[in-house]
Amino acid sequence: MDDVRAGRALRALRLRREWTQAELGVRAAVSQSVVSLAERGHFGTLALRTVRGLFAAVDARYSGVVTWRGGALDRLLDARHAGLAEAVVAELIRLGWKPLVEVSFNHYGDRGAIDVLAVQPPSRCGLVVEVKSELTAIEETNRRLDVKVRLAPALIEERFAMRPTVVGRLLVLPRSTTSVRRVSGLGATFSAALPARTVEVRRWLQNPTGGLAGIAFVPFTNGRGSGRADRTR
DNA sequence: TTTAACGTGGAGACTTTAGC
DNA sequence: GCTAAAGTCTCCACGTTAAA
Repeated sequence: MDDVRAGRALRALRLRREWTQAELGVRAAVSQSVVSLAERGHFGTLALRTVRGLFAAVDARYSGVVTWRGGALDRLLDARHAGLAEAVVAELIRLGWKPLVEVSFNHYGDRGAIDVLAVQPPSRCGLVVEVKSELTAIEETNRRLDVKVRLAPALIEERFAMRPTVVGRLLVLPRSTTSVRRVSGLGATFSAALPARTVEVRRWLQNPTGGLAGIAFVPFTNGRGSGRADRTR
């Protein structure tokens, strides 16, 4: 959706409530002029938090769309995701696990794909791995992981002809200061849902006894060196 | 060499006000 | 009720310095 169309949507939502621009401004804690700018699609002159605040005031949600060189952005993001998944798969194989990548499912409306689904036959343990090149929607990530873990036993039985005694859940993030800081800054709820960290996760993968719920930070490599962020300015 | 703390200038985000 | 222009003020980037 372009800015002008988004502005028209904001106006329509405001008029639906029979509010003036000034009234919407009060509710969004901005002046009437800002409302006018937004409704005319001048989002470039407004702070993102202001735009979101305006849409929130009419009980709507604004999310921008990033495009770059056609589909190149998707390929760029996929490359990061694929690099992390590849590192996870290599480590699982090394530790005696049998991994499958991109295992799709469709179960009574719950549709999606598990990034990495793995089993370790000797221990009869299963593992659901969610790979995130960037941690954004925390609640949504947690919710999706819950769904996948719930469906995992049936999928493992179907794909590996084995009923697992336990299924671990693992969130994999790139090893970067941003990721580590983001996780450490998360609320207690999220930390309680995925308490184990890299060392504990590795220990469990080597000797899976009991359940696992944790986060592992994996170095990101794209096959072109260390993968360190470009610091030029 | 890296990191943190601090000061400063400028850009831009927002408000006020006048006018349509 | 709304737009546009002018003014105000906040905040961030950047440079410098000191400490580890």
